[in-house]
Amino acid sequence: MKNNVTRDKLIDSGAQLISQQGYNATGINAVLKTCGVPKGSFYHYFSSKEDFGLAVIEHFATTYDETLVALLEDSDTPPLERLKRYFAVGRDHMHECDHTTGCLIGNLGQELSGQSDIFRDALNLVFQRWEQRFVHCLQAAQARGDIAKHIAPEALASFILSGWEGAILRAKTLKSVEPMEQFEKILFQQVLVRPSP
Amino acid sequence: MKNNVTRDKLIDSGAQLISQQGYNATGINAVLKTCGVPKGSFYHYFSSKEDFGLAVIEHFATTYDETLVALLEDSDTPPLERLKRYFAVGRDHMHECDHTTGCLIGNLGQELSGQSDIFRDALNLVFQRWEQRFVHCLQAAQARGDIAKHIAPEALASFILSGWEGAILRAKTLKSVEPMEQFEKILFQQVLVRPSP
DNA sequence: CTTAAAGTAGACCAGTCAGTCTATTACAAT
DNA sequence: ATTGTAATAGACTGACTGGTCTACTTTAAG
Repeated sequence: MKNNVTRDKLIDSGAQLISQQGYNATGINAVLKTCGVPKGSFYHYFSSKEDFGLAVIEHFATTYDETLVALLEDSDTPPLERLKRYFAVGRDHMHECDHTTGCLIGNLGQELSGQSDIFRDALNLVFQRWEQRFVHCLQAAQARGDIAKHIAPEALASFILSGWEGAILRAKTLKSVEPMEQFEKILFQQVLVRPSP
Repeated sequence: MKNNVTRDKLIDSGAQLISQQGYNATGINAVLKTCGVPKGSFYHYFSSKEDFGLAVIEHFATTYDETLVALLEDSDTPPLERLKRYFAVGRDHMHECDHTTGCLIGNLGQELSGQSDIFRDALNLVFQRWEQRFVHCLQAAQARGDIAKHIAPEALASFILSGWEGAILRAKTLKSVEPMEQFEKILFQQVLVRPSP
């Protein structure tokens, strides 16, 4: 398995199609067609469609984690500012895809959590990793006194991730980033606030 | 079209299967099998699977709206208490379905928004109706002085719906209602608070 | 140069999909 | 009793599904 170029092409095309159409609506043949790879190669690299789906998730999670680190662990920027940038990047992405794609992990979480425990576990792990990134950022904000210390950062991280994923869903159905803006605004106005003396 | 019993059976079975497996993963034959209706009847009442899916959404939205009215427009109960009951009912439902089903509209919103504008519009309308119910409840809370007046109730409603839908998604992938509890806790602790004098 | 394995290639398979078709039954209006 | 229509019934269709199979090509090691 030296030459991974074909495998990577499959994963890239798969990620794109699955992001757009979902997992069940994306056929293997469609993936093969868009990247010009024959079926023999597909089943050389992946044992099944599920195996392929998991590889797509893993690849996306790994790639996206780099973005997340760059945004949320950037010690040159104040923690709350990092969060704002993270939200801004999310909104930009939503515009770029014309409000159709949203978040691959969120999409698959909805579609596959009830269908397969293997998928559910994989997606849940990704979410938990994201939450941990938020926790670090929020801890930094608490250490600086930018936000109150009486709320556990883990609880805040869960709150933020839930809210953001939900806002993405609403943005998709509404075809507008307004719910994302609304969420961010109230979050910074009411939740991520300096402690009152 | 006098006898709607067959049509209703189809919609009921469809709602159940689609809630569990999603729209694309639910075949018409599976729906027919679970309620013992022949295919001829299906295409007598519905012109296509999409038409059927829209009927399922409509039926769910109508039925659920009654629950929503009973919970959120109950003038015998303080507005914020109504909201808490609404959240409690949602959590109970999540337990009942073993964290698999979640919210039909949310599920279909993720799965179908990018696939079909007709579905997207239908689902968006349902979401907007729900938001309106929240708006009324929040306005009542503001009128009583239970929450601050400086945040537009429309913005708050959007915030709450996004957060709640996202929490349901996280609850599904985590197989635990913890994210839903977390969301509710911080919402009432930080957002739905009395105005500081 | 030989050989074994990795990878490419696509025809092919059984099963399933949404949707069509024809036949039959139930029931209302006349 | 007759006729028209609503509804039931399910066999059937072509397209497509995930997955298998065999044949071929490339690559690298001995």
